[in-house]
Amino acid sequence: MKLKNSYFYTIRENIKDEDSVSGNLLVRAGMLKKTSSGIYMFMPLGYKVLENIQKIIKEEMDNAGASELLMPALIPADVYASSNRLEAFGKDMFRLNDRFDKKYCLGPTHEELFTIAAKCKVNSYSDLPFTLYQIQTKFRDEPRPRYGLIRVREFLMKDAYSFDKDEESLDKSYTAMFNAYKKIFGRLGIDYKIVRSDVGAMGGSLSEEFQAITDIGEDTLVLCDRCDFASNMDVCECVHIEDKSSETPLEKDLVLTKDAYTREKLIECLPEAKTKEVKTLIYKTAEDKYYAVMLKEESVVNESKLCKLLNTTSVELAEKEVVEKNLGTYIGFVGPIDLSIPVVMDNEVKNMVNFVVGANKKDYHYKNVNLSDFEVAITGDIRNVKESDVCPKCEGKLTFKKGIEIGNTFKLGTKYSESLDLMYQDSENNLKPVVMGCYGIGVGRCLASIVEQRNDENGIIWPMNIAPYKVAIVVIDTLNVDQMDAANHLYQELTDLGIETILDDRDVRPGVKFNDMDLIGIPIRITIGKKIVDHIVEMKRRNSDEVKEVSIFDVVYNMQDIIEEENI
RNA sequence: CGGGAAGUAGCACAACUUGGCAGUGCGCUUGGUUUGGGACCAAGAGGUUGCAGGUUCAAAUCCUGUCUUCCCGACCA
Repeated sequence: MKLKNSYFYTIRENIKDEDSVSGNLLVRAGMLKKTSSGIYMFMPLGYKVLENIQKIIKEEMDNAGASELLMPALIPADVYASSNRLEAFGKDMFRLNDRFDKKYCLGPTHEELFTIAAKCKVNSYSDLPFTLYQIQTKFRDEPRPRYGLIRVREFLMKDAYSFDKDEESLDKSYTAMFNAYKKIFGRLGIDYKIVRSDVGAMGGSLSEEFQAITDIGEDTLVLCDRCDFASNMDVCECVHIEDKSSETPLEKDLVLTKDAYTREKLIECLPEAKTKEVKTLIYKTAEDKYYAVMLKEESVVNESKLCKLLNTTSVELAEKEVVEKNLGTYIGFVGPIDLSIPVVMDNEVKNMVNFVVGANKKDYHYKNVNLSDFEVAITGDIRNVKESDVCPKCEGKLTFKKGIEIGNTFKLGTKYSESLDLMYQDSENNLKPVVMGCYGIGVGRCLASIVEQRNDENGIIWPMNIAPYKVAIVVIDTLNVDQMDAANHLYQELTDLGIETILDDRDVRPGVKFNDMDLIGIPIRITIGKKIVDHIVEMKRRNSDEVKEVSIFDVVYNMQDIIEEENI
């Protein structure tokens, strides 16, 4: 691309609307333009990057034996009704009606359509296994889009679905996809971790997430400093080393804790509460049952763990009025003793002796409370792990990192094949449901993650195989015939070799060109200036400050070497 | 959906408190001087101040409504 007569622009100043580093840089580099909240235009430069990412994904999916196809984005609502997901998606789904008032939606995910596609082919076990995939636009009406391309309402996704006759065969298909994912994210140059995660609304037995490590990540990853343990905080189990305190249990004792509605106030009244407080929260389940949930001090309830333990679909904190009127206790002074609802206790409390709880009486707590002082209905793991916790796999220490979910792999099982009647005939003439897996990659999130991980104060630093152009030729003096001739010649030579090159022939000061090429992150810069009379040009890498003088006759070979080496 | 902030030239913002010519910087156009890390001088172009209504002799400014965007939270294969 010769810049002088091309669609090329950059923005010098900070973009107010874009808070994330990646969103800001991509808009400033002229790669993205926001249309509306969570909806972006991909400008020519940004689109090239997006295509480069897609190319790598497609290559690895094809290598893994998957077949590409393309599904519609506009889908009759009936399709989702058949698997009962119209309700499950609720407001997340964009919905519309046609002129006859028939209901449609813009597809948020495509399990149903892929299942229908599989039915076209599957009759007997000999038709299995196979894997299908597409790269297609998905629509989700996110309540709060943010962070540039990280959380958007319209986005490009690679989704793949495997179809197998049994679990054993699914394992093979799953592993093939899993390995393809490792290759893809490796080639994209993303620093990522694979973590266990919640199967969530997708159903199924196993779910693993590929998480790009960045501070703006919306997920918390739990990692071990000693072994390879890695988990999403949502599902990370808490382990406790059996360690009954050596303290002897004392008689419980009612103490005045006036106005101690907060933890800080309580510690003022009762200093030992700092380490010995056990808080009690009143939760309401989807079935309108109430439970008193006990946890140690600063532990945080993990609501999905609590749901599982209580065998319900959702829980929420009870309203203040209900707690104070129906249960006869007071927010801030709730405790397990003489309470009329079942008590659910976190495992961590089992090890505690002489702790502090609310007295269900305004302005009073009990101290020196022990397990014998109240009844517990259920004990289990209901809290989020803490950084001080021990690793569930070894005895190492846990650390937390923030991650962006850029891909995931699910073993779906037979949930969709059963609800959508995708059956095959086995060798003994029995009809059996097909065993499915599904595998997603957020293409835009990959792009944003790369920028989040690779940038400096001057702009983006693309890895070679993602960069929209590999080489930028900067001409210092565009009026100088020698310089322009050499630049045009080099540009032609590189272009003929299939190396995507920018020729910055704009009649602006060199600083502007250097800054623009840095901002848009071109990996190699060739500067053609005065020394062209001696056939010398400069070569500089985006990720280094070193400037090398090279003979113009060698420059093509040099670059071919670098590009070949890095274009993985 | 709850809480907060903001909408003024392509971009970033000022003027709003206390109503009185629509401003500044960057970018853009023209001319000149420059020319190796975002040049300088001069002259210009560019606006329904988000939208609708109200108060007033007079509204970017005050009032009401509405739309949009961003941030924190809730939510989220």
